[in-house]
Amino acid sequence: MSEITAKITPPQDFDTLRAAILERRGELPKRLTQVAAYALDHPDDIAFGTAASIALSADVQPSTLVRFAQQFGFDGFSGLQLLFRARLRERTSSYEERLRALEQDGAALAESTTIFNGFIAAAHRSIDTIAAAVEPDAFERAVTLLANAETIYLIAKRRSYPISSYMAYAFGKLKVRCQLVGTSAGIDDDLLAMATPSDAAFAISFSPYASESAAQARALAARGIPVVSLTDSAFSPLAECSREWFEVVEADHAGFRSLSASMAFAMALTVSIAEKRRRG
Amino acid sequence: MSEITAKITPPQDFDTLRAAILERRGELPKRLTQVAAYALDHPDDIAFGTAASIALSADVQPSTLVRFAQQFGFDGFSGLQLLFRARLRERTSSYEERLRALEQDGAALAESTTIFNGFIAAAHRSIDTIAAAVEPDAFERAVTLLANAETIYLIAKRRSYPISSYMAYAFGKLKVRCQLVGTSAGIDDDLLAMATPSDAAFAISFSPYASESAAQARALAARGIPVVSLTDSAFSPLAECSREWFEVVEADHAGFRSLSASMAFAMALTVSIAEKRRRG
DNA sequence: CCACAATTGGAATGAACATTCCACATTGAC
DNA sequence: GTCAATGTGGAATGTTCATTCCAATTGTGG
Repeated sequence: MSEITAKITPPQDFDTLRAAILERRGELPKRLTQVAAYALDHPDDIAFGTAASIALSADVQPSTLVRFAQQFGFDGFSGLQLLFRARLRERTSSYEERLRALEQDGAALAESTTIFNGFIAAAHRSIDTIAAAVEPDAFERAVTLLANAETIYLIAKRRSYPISSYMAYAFGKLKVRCQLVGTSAGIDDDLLAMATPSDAAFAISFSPYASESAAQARALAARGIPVVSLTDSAFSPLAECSREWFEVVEADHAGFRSLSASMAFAMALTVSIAEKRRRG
Repeated sequence: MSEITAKITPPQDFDTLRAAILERRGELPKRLTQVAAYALDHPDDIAFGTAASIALSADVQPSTLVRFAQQFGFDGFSGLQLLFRARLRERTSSYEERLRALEQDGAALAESTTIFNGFIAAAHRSIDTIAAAVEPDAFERAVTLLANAETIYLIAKRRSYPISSYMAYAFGKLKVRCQLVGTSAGIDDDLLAMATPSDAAFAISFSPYASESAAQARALAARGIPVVSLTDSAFSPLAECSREWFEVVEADHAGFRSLSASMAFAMALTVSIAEKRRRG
């Protein structure tokens, strides 16, 4: 009767696994060492490949990969691969570790604390996402477009209204003429009727889209007034009638989204426009 | 005999595919449009998931995913999935490059890019700061206080108004009665005169403080109505008349502050209050 | 040199998977 | 209202895959 192989629990995150691999590197048999080296050198390949393709690249047998994973407590290769995939997903935000740490002892905390931490984490992720998603060239073009306008019309309803109202406040301070559309019902269309092609509009709309905003943006675009927009999906009706459009996907916590990333974007746009005017 | 379906060559990279999807989004049938929207909104899920799991998330059949891919010239779903995986590989590297560029000198970049990166960085810092500054116990007390109120009065002017307007929007969705103060001039004091000690108020004010907000908060506190406040300094006139108060110091870029951290805080507070009410 | 254990290669297996196919539903034309 | 065409759901299919198992090989202590 041989010894019982102790069923150790596998690492829960990539960094722990990485540490475990490094620690046991010396004591592993030849082929497993080979796998260890390959895994640490080509983590992306592990994440995407199949056992067969990885085995080929690492010059071992697929079964060796399974044995390797089992050495570290996983059921099989697939379990280990999950960590490599998670790493790739989360690489953009270094706050994931922290979030996980927060979630682990989440049971002991008050619910409000859990919600608070959730929104903090979501805000971080949102900002990382928008930082990666906004192309500098497109941003520069949008700034130029709006800086050249006589009056900037800010179109936003409902969930996006707070953003435009803050932009209106900041534009006021910066002495940039703008007109907030959507503030009091009724006069919006009259206001927009006064816009000319030497003006410009900035429209914001998130799903579920306010049809009014889309209609107003379309109407302006049809009259030759350039429209720049901020939205949360390429499918937004705003995207198709905009000269430039930006996508911001606010991470959500429990289905609710804050406007953290949108706010940062809005301020960057506002200040950039004012700065461009001041210089030019 | 029907027409021969033209064997078009599939897109070779993600951006081309994305453009193709956007271009044809209008002419696609219902379920395929659904897939298109899901694919562009959740590209990471497409990259990692299996046809079955993705189909579940997107609320379609696996076969629909295959048909979708075939619409764009791929043999099947797997071919399309490869592009999503490639994107993920490249994105992480390009994001890292961007961070590196951000850390280096911004001289070569357009000014708007520098400003944008500045606000992104400021938003990150702000959120870190507020995460550390808010005490869980105080937050829980504030939530309890406001959850027990019949009507929540939201007091905010100028720079803090966008936050309260978003809270009002969210409270409306969550069926929590609230009253936004400061929306139209004149009637504010009449509104506040109706508040009773079974109500509560949430006041927001940043330097330079709107004296009106402080006066209103003081008046409410004097009449026994509990006030919770969010401000940017312990010396804020709001702090002294509040049962609970929180400090959020938004990091600034070139003297301008976004509201990223405040927004995250506001949403956490709003959702926590609604959740507490729902539970009992 | 032998016995024994540890390690490895590779075929066998069964599960998971993408894909195909067909019946049914929906849409639009006449 | 009827019919054709297109779109859709879900079961059937054949493939790919991870995993297991066992024989072969290598290493090791006596």
